[in-house]
Amino acid sequence: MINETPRVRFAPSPTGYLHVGGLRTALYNYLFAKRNNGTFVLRIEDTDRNRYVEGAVENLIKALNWAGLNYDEGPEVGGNSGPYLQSERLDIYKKYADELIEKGKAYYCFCTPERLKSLKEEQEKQKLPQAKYDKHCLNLSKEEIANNLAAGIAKVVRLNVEQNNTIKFDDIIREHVEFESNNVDDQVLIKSDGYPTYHLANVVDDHLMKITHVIRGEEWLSSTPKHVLLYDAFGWERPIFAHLPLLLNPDRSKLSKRQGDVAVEDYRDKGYLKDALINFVALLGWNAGDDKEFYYMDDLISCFSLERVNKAGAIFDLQKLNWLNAEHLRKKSDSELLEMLKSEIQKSKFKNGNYSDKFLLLIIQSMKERVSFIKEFIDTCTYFYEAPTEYEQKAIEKNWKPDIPDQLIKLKEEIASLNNPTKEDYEHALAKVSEELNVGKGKLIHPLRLAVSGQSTGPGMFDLLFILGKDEVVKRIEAAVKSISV
RNA sequence: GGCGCGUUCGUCUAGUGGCUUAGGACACCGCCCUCUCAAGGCGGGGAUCACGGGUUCGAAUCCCGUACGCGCUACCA
Repeated sequence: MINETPRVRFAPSPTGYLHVGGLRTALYNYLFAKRNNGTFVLRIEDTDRNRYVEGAVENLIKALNWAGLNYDEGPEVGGNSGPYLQSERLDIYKKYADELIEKGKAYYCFCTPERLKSLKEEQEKQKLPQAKYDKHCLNLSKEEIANNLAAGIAKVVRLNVEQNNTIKFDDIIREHVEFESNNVDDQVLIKSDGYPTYHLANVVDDHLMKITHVIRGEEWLSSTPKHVLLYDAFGWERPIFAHLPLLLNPDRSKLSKRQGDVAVEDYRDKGYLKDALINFVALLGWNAGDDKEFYYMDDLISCFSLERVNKAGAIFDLQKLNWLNAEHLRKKSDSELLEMLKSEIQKSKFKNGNYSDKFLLLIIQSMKERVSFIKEFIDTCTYFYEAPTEYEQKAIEKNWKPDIPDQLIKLKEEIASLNNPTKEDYEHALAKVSEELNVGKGKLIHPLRLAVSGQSTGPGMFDLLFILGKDEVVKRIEAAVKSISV
């Protein structure tokens, strides 16, 4: 099996959105498949009818595609091992459950929820180490079973776990793991509604779909003995397991909605780049063994290996994500940024404004080093899109001296006299006025910036003037001189 | 409670018995650059490697125990 080209799968249950932990699991599966020329399968684990969510599968696929995790087989794209929705494979599970019953590895259970409940309560009262099903229905006679079946009494199928065994298996990340079979419950395999539980379905499907490596979250480690028992009962070869460490909240509990955003859609909507999210999540629990921190998907593919995945959970730290987002943003070409900015403008209050590509490109070039998110090309520098309506109070106090208005008027006149000024022309104009007035350039620049942008921070002064253009600069200086008073 | 997994700067991590006075990155602080803010460069603080025992000439690295955290303990996945 190891020599075959690997086939891996991401098997989420459709809860309505893609969890970032799920994104990381999917990513590691994808990277492993691509790295080894293998196949990445998407399988939807929708065997819980109570949890059915409208449109969930579509959302999941959309999020996966957005992140660039394109699967080779699965819903919508098809493949030779379908169907890829477990709800469409019910007859298959039934067949294999029957095979298990025949072999004595599983059995019908007719116990009512009430009996199960009181059994559990009784066991808890006796302070038994663990609450387990008591195999009551394993002792039913053939006649009793036949009668119950014929009478249509509600039933489930349970795994018949042999006692006093040690269940052993290997895991790429955890190495060797052992469980005592006495601690393993006779898990329900087929529910009373005829749907399989995860345990049966995932084993049957992984085998039928020829999955070679099961790469999933650590929350599955405890139920792996059940899966191992099933492989053995069927006489099937076990896949290679790799249980990934969990993603954590800042308080080290399992990453959850309560403590922030968990859906990849949330991050997408907040303006995170898919490259940054992928880069970040890849590094949560894995590294190549060197100091490299900036990766594109292709780089990840070429150096990923399961052997280098960590054992311990990792806190999802927004600060580092933000930094990576800025890094990835700066690596984008101006034309890519232009397209992103244009669609961002459509979502902003400036959507009705008429801005040329040339103008927006100038904004991008001047602001690129100063932003972490696309939307900051708008809201950290609204002065590019509209004249300032108010002026930063602190900056007024610091730089707006009594003789400033007169000086700025002089500068304004100088600028007004320029013909089609370049950035350098503005610079010369300011130098000239500062000399005539005998004041330092800095004494002029700061109030000028305030007058023209309303702020004390931003791109280089002369870039700013050039981008705004002569007429706008003149207008803004006049407006500022009128409205700013100390 | 039981079972399982884990534990290196605040966070992500390097480290697989001597190269380590434990390295890098994010964040933080300072300096340089400079018209501001960034970016960039340089530097700084920050980890008794969870704790306690062993093994060894030598341990973050191997073994045992303890503590703590997390996961599982469903006719959920």
